Amino acid sequence: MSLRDRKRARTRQALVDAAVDLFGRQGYEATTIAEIAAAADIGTRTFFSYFPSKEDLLFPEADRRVRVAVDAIAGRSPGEEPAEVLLRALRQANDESGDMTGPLAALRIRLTMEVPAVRGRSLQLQWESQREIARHLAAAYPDRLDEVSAAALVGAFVGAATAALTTLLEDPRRRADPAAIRASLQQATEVALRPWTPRP
Amino acid sequence: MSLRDRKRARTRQALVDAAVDLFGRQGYEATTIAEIAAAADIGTRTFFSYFPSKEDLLFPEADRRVRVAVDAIAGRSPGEEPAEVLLRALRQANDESGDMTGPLAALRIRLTMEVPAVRGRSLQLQWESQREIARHLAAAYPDRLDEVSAAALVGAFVGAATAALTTLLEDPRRRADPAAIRASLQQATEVALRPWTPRP
DNA sequence: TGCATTTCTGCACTGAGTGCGGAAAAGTTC
DNA sequence: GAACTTTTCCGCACTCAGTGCAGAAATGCA
Repeated sequence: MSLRDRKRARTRQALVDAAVDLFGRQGYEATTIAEIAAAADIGTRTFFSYFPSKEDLLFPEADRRVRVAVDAIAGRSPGEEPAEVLLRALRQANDESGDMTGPLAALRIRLTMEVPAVRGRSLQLQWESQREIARHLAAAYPDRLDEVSAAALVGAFVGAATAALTTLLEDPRRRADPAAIRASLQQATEVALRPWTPRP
Repeated sequence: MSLRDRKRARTRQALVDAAVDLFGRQGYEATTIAEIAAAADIGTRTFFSYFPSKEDLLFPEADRRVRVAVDAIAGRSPGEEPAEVLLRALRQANDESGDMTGPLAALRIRLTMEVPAVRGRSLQLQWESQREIARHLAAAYPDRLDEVSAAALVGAFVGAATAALTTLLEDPRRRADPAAIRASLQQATEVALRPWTPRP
């Protein structure tokens, strides 16, 4: 990793840190990009070579989750069912791909609930992830899943999990501690999974 | 309906018409709100008392769909299962709540695919609808569905159907004629529904 | 050290969206 | 229809996100 790359990574992190701090103290909308850039000691114009928009500051590793999920699909075992693989992939993406617990994550959850622009960006990123995962899942089971079915399967899982989790996290008390978040996520996944599990 | 209301409705429609025309001819991003307002013969400032943003021009009846779905839930028959009611509600919302076929609908589909801002708004509106429907569904089955399960159920249906439909409509030929759109919608619903139907 | 390449950043600009206050229109009362 | 109230319109001035450009600065490389 060259000096350039290291410096760039440091600046990027400084921007995220500054944003978390400022958003937390004065609120999302009341914080301008100029302020964030100033706090990270770069020019306002330069900000946009690090993040395409203000919202993206809250999702600095959006692609890592997808990579983890895609890898999990690639590493499936021979007998595994599509729904099983998908579930494992989504679980792994949540566990492995970083902070569900840091201050950034907490802020992200709160702002996703409260600020329309953030929710919009969040939904859009989720949508893109979903599509990517569906493509890979379809490719992994060419004779069992066409593009449309794969999209529907992933859409159902992600849709159910997201809806359930959001409902759970509406309760501010639950948002307070990370253990509760993880438990909620677990519960949500199970609710989502129910129609696909063997029935009585 | 007073003169005021009629005039207001006419202006609103004129704005939508002007927007459809301009978006179609010069593209979404290349069209400014000032142009749309001018075409509808109102001041730029006044535009924002009709629509909160440029994106919302493409979703002028977003709330009607929700109303139809909620009414459908209210009109359930005694023995109906939650999933049945939900499916009927969503079907009805699509059939009854206006244009899946007009020029506005066609433009909306295209721009939802192509323009990030429009996709973001679309997802957000869908999300809100989903939540509202889930609330009513939970209220309709207080002893069978808690808030979280209702949210998960609705999320699964809507997520699956949306994903399937989007995948189908990625093909521009299908987007061309209304019959194909209806067929895609039908197919998407079936695919989404499959996990709930009896298995071999 | 000199040179090429990449990154930074100030400047000027566009366009979305808001607050305000006065003008215009519609509704109401007599 | 005049006088008056209420609602809507809309110009003005403003903030802020985001972009294009061009020169300055930093970095990589020989």
